[in-house]
Amino acid sequence: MFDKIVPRSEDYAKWYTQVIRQAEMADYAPVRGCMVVRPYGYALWENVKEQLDTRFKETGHQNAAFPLFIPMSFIEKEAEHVEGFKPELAVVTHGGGKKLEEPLVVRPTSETIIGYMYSQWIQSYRDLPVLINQWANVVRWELRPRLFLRTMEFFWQEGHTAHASHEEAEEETLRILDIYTDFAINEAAIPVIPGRKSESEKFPGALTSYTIEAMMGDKRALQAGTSHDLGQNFAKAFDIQYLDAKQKQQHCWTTSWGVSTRMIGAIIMAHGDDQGLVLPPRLAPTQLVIVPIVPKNREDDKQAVMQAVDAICETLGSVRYHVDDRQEQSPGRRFNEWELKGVPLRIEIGPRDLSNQQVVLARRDILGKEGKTFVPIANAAEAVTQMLDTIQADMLKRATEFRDANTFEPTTYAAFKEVIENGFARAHWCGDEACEDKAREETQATIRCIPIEQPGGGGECIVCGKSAEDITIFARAY
RNA sequence: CGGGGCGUAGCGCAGCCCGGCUAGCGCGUCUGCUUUGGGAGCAGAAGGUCGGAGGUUCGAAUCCUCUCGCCCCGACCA
Repeated sequence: MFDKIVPRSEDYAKWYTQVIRQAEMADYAPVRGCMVVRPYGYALWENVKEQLDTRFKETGHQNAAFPLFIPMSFIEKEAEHVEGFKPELAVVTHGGGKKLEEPLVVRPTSETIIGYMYSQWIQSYRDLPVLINQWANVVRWELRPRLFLRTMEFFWQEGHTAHASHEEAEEETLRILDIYTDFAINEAAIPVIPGRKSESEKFPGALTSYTIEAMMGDKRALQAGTSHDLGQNFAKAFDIQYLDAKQKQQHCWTTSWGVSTRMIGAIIMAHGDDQGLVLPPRLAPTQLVIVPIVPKNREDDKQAVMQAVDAICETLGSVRYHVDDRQEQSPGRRFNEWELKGVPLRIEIGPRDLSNQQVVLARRDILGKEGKTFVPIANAAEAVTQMLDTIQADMLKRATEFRDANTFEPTTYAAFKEVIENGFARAHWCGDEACEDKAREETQATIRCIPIEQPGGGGECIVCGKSAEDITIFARAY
């Protein structure tokens, strides 16, 4: 199971798949395009869930569950929505041995069925806002699947809210974008860029889509979360109306937003190295692994080491730790396995340490001697807690420096074409879809987002040279 | 759907071009002994409808026809 993995520089796609499978995050399912999330991968997902769920609840959202099956006619009610999703629908035509009168779609996303329910639940401005989220699986018939990044079935949360005014809906959309940004940066240690999608990249049926965009280890971009201002498009398609205080019927303004198991892919690719995963301490299923080194033929040494391990464990409090005392595996083997699995911190403890009243603390993010420090046994717990914080901060710093070092600001189209091979390009864009298309055709780069944070002052469109208001992030994306 | 590659032991592969004895190798697994501060050593053992169907042949993993599946690159996408 634990073989050498191919270096990232040699074959990034292969590295990615090998890391996932060898670290036991996920496995291929017998059905093409589907994956099995294994316990280690799911534990990471559970931590992602918990962090996001807490933030949703703090901002007034509630969880609920809507059906997996959606009547085909629902999907067809919003024009852009059908067009966007029709090609990737899984459709149930038979049930109980009989052909169905109306085919059922396996949800690719739930705006339609939730919109339908909202139309029944919402009557008055007093019913608003409705703030609901669901944790669910969805299905999209993807042509080219990739573990975590694009599988036919994936897990996510999808929030769906309804509001009395556009201002409120916009506020909500941006509030969620803030939550996603905060989560990515402070929990996942991924320095994302929050921004707005171009018309061609926005969600089918949305007025405006917002995204957080991250840079992966191969300098490609990954959309790690989206938040959509749906305007009144779905409210009109599903007749979500309320009576306002002035006795007038109004359509609601709705939003939807989601983060999926793709986030796991982002964490893997943003931080991983040639030794395997590197997980951010705040999300890592196991934050600390303790590897006792005990000579077999010296029973008293062994007991002393294990006693010291027990004593340390008792002081660790809320640290998520694991003691790997498998004696049939050599210490080197155990070190390598936990490094592959990305456990942020390791304690090595053997007879040699005991006689010095110390343990070895080894950081996952800095391999080898460089990342090792000796700490007195008495201070072990404190040192662990501090070191986990340090690692978390350093990982964010490293990822930010990497992104910045690979983000360019070309001033000519020729320069743009060159730098886009090696990272992100920050450049002005006039807003014309023709320029967007041209850039995509000639460089494979797409507009990832128009960052919320703008330097202002405007400039010239990198493609056509006309005057342009906004700085835009171009990149090749997953 | 277009282009490329691959299906042989749990995993990774060789053998195929040029048909031939009992289908090999590495890793892993199991047993025993020795080992333990960076992927342990020795000895032994188990493990196969060669993706499937049909055909050619005295004889097929190998040649022919059909078929199923997967992976990678593109178009589409969280």
